[in-house]
Amino acid sequence: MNAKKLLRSSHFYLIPPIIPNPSRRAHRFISFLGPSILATKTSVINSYCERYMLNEARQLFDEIPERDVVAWTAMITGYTSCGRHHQAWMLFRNMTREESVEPNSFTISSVLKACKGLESCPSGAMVHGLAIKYGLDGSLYVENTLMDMYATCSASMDEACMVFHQMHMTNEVSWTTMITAYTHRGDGFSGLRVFRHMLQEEVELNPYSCSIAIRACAATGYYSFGKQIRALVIKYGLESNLPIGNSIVDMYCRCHSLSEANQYFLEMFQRDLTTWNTLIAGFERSGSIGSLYIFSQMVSQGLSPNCFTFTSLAAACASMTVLSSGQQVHGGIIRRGFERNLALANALLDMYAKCGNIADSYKIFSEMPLRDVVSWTSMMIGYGTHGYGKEAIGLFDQMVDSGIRPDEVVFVGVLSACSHAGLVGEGLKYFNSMVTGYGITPNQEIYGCVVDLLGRAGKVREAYELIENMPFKPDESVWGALLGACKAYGDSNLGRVAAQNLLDLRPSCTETYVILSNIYAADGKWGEFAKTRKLIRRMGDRKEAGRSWIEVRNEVYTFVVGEKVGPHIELVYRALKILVQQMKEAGYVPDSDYLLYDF
DNA sequence: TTCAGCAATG
Repeated sequence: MNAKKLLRSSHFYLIPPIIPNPSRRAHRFISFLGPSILATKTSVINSYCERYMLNEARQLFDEIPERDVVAWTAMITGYTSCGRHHQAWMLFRNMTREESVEPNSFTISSVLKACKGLESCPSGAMVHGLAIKYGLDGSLYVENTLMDMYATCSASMDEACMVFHQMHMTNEVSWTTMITAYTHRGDGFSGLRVFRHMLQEEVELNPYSCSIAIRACAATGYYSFGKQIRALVIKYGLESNLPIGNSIVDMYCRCHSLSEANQYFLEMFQRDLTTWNTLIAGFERSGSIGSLYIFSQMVSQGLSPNCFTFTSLAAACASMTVLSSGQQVHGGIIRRGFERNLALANALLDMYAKCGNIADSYKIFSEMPLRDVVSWTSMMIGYGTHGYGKEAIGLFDQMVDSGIRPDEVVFVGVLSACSHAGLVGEGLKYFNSMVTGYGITPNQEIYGCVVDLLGRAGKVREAYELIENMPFKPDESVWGALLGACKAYGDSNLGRVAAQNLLDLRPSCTETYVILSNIYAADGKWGEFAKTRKLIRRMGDRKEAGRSWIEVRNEVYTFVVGEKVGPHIELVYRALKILVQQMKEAGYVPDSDYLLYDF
């Protein structure tokens, strides 16, 4: 039945909410109706909002002479459910401040969702205050949305926990909200603690809490608990629930069990696009080329890729440095009009940078309508690895100017860019600004970068002093950076200290012994060199051979030192000979210090 | 109230 027929129907006043397709004529008709049918108009507002026709809904709302709290709430809820949080908030303020309409529990929970969307804790706290004032804070519905708002907007979980502990009655939604909040904040262990508590309290198990608990297992790597939850899922007959199944696939992938993930995937009763995307992303994270095969299977089954699929594909092309495949992925994205998706654009610009095409990487970056911290970091690291240290630093400053707060990863990016470009002073300036300007405590990785920065510039002693003054025990990354610097500058005394510390942390690492023996050899300490070599021989372990690869005409060729098999290998060696000859003619003197002693 | 994607030095 269309709107016209519906409006002509004598039953119209009895069945107002079902309007399949409200038209402008219908709107004009409704506007003629008097204030006596306020409830009808409110229902029509709801119908408009359900169909994302917010302008029509608002026009009708504005035309109502005496609006009650239900009409206000319908409009606020409409805005919130369509993601127009700011408009929902403004309308709520209008309602309470100017029109002095008293909110009910529906209004409060709806506007709390808007506060959550705006990530505005002060607004949420104000609504909390109003809820107390009007005695609505005892409603389970209000309490659950309050908890969700605080958990999303506040820096800590304190407020959400306080609401939760003060509740006289909780339901499965309250518990699930708490588990979700912890898990989404990256504290999966606390999420699982709440889930365990929920089981002890014998709260009814539902698909929501199960899937988020499995997600928490995936995030923490708590594989055994994940398997226990899977058993519970079977016991309660929830196996056919798709989000649960998808979470299980994700958990197997993140717990490094791709074969189990694949097996479970094949056994699933039903799969959706998320299932496929989960498996593709899982294989991609593990660096498996399988991600591309799974994608082709997905397409052959008639499924259409979305932004999530393409993001994983772009990341796969980046880690495998296959530019032509990456370009095909880019083409697919343009054809489907997904270019404006932020995470996808970030993945693409990273792909181009990793595949050596920094110009296209910057093109994507410059054309992005919106950038987040990941966009800036990816571009910065791209510039840094291509030798554009100054440009990388420039991006850092621009990023800060644009109002984005740097995180640890940004500092790793800017420090490594400084390190490669020999910008020691600049790098130290950024390092010092971390605590003073941004309140970020440097972690092991950051210290490793600064040690590398100093070490590459020949300031090996300063690097060691920095390590000695670190506020925590240095880990492998820090000592590894120092050992690298000692190798580059032939400092055998500090090299021994670095190697010893590294070996204390990982005693069976042959590579450390190899580097140390080379440092001794370069420093002419042949006695120490012989001793270290003997140790390596006794360990009987060989260093893993480095492998290079190149993509030529859609084929990837790999090479290992000394390899004599494979297609066109004679041609490769002939070309290499010519190149070496040309390098010598150009005046290149090879650094053969380590050539004799390497394995 | 649940499930899928993007950045890290040595």
